[in-house]
Amino acid sequence: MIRAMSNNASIPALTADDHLILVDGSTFIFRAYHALPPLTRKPDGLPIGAVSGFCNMLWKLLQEGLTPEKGDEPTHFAVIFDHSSKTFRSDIYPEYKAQRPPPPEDLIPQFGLIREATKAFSVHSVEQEGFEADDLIATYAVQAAKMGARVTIVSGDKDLLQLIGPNVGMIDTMKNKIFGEPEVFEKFGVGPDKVIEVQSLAGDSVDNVPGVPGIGLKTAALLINEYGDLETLLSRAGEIKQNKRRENLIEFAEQARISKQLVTLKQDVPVDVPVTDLSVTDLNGPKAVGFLKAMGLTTLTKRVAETTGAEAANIEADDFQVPGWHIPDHKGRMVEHAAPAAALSADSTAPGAEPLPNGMMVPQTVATARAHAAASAPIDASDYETVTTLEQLKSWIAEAYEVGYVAFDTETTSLDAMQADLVGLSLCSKVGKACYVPLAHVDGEGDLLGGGGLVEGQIPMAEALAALKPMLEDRGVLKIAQNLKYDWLVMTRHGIDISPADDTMLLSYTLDAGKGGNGMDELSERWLGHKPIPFKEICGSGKSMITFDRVPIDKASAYAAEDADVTLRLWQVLKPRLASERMATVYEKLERPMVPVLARMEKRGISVDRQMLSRLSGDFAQGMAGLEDEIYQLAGERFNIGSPKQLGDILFGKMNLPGGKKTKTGAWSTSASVLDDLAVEGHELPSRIVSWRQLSKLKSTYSDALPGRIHPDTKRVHTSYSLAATTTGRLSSSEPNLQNIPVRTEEGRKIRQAFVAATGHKLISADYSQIELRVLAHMADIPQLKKAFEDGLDIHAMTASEMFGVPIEGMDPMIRRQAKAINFGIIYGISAFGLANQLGIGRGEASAYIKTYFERFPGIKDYMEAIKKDVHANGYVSTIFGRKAHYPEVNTKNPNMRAFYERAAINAPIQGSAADILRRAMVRMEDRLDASKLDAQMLLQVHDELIFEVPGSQVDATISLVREVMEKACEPVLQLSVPLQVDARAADNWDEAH
DNA sequence: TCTTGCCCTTA
DNA sequence: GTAAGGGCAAGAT
Repeated sequence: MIRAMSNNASIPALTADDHLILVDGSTFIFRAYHALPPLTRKPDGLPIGAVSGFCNMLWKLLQEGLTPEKGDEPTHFAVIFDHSSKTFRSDIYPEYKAQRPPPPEDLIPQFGLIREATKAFSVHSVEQEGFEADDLIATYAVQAAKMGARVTIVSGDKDLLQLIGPNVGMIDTMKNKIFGEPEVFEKFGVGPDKVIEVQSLAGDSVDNVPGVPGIGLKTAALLINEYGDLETLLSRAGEIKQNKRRENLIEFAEQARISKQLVTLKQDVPVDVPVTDLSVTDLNGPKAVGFLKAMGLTTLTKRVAETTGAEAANIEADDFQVPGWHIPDHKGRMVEHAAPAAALSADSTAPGAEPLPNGMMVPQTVATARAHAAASAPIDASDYETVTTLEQLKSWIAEAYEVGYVAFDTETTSLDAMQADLVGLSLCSKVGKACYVPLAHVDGEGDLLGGGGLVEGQIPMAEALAALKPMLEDRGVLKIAQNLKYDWLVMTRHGIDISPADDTMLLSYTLDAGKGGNGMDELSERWLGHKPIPFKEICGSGKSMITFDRVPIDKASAYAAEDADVTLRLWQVLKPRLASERMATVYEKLERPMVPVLARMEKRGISVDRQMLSRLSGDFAQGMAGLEDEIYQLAGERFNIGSPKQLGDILFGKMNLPGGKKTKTGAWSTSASVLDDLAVEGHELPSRIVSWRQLSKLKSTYSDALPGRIHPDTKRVHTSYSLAATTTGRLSSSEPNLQNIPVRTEEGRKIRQAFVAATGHKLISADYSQIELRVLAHMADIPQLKKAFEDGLDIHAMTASEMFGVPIEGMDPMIRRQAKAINFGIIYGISAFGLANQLGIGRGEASAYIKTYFERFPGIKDYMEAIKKDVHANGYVSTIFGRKAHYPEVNTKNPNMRAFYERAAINAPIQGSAADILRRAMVRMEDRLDASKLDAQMLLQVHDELIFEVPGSQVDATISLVREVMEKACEPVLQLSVPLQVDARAADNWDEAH
């Protein structure tokens, strides 16, 4: 589509006085869509968020160019769009950009509207068959620069940075960031002329450019700086010292050359519209106003009308009946109109863009303006302050009261909150203005004898905390932390209960679970484009690592104040998204209230019997020694039994046993399933190995390791729960992991017996029975399953009966076992391959079982298909309480990966809804126990189980209350269509209670 | 000394 | 077939 306003014949070339602005249209649409809150046209809900952002950006650029100063306005201007997915690059490399998800549903109608917008603003828009927008931009930019004109590319796409030069600049309007040669160097470690060399080595996962394995940006820049360019490097690859690197460069040389072709922009596209034709034409005021009115963009309508002298009141809104969107007919019924081909064709070409913070568009709300400020104000330390007097501290506290919120971060001596001593803390209420309050820094020079004395110029800890406590506990000041649970635990040990509070890690997790990590450094790079000072740079790592109290105060201050500043900025970027993406309830009901609940559980810890574990270690060692003798005998030599490599060589090399499988790296697999198969064949050695491994695992991971986790003061074991580690909403437990304590085998349960109640107390274990199958029955709406749970039937027996037509009474246990495996398979997103593996049957037989199952329970099949459709369309799936699990790669062309993500997406709502239910129970539990005057304490959570410690006299009352809270956890907002059943028991140790 | 692969523990 | 964390051996640095 071309919009040439002028006549070819008499077009003068561009000169040094000209300024050409090239807008990367497709990328802009995606980024505006993600960065801006969803905005819809009043009468019919037509989504126009991206259109609005686009119009505002166009208007600003046309009026001002890049700066408000006169003379910066463009003389030439064009918006460049992608045309179709088929380009010369997909011919070279079919996987190129192949994993891109389709655009969100409410973005699709906006593609067409944005093309309309270019017309309304009398702006040239260019797209050309077979070429990406980037190639057209490259061609125009090079042509204009040759004529001496100034060129500005408006894009956030790093692939365009190779075009930067004396006459060519780039601006990312979404981030308000200008790119010149220094920025390119910062990003790629080389100048613009070498960018493609680096890219062809490092590859790009976003565009599926393969590059060379094991080489990232850093290494690529290093190599290019040494060798000059890709070809020289490849021809001299043999000189590389590092073995792996050399081999990869040689092996993947061709792949690197293909990558180079992919990333090299075509600068000689035979353009249909010559660059000289792109001159700016006068804005037709009434035309623009008509369009803007139709979109319902009142602010911009007014502004354009004022500037152009158009009389807005007299101009009729354009008549936009946009096909492809639900528009009410004359009776108000929603009617779906077919989407126009143009709108849909855009979908396959439009790059999937990460959501980015709002840029320079007119803000829709104050919140997005704040987000913009947070993301775009450069981070520098000049407004960071080290607080050394109480007066100074009080003025920072006053500012927190005044502003109403404060980012807060503690610095301590340990990553383990239970062992961490407070060293200092940082505050920040205004972006860019942060402070560090050192409290316990010691002289780092001296070792054990000298030094270790408190450094001068620090406020006494007690005085500082006394001054801070009222503010940290004040309802009127919102505290903002990254990983709040940690700071909450540190402060509660100083008698301060932080409240109310937000956690940026949980905000990110709520909004973006599955899209990547939620740690501060990662979030800062993702949202602020800023890499915070690494902890390693301050404290070092490994053996030479020092504790934070030994860091010089000036260094500590720069690091800590930056953390508070970054935390505040992240909060300003993420918090507004909660409302606009309708995730506020999930955050407020399922995430934030978990912080103090888990913190208290961690603080309480659980008692383990050290002697018992020590005895077990001895027993295990003895058992292992006996097995080792037999193993060496059978093998005919001594070797490291713990080495899968050595074991594989013995079994499949030396002894030449059959049935050897290979791992993905080509080594012999010695997994338990392989060894079991060999044992069944009657081979002695494999069965001994399996037994040895079992004991070895129990000893090293549990009986040896757990005593080392007993806290010196509390004498109990304190795990750490992560609220933001899983995609589905489950918790995870680490250091030590108390969610994988053995239970399956007799020997293993002895470990569990070492988890004991305090004197005079009992442990209560309360677990949901079959919660995931119940959730599935509810969500997929399966009558037979619901009925079976209603009637309290054995669900696996019922499944077997339904599938194989056998009566439940007197059922063959093997039949039931198969049905049970199928039920689990369903929850895991079943595949014939997996089921066959699990049951040790053929793939065909497994397929037949699955087919039968789907015939008997057609609702399950429907449910699975619906989920798959959902995840492919949206990139995420949701639990019954609205939690989202994202699968950004689900549209990959790789069939295995695709199937994997589909299974994960099928499982996520089931596993995640169950996790939500237990979270709801946990959030309520403490208040309910208090209200009933019960002293029971919640100690552990293991996905569908809660462990309590309770005085012996209150066991019965506690069990019935716990059961009630857990069984009614969905209420009142949701009435599950199946009953939840909780089994609970009390005993002196965890094994017997379970 | 740090990272990766393998194997094993749980729900 | 889903979701996690951790110990050890071996290889890369």
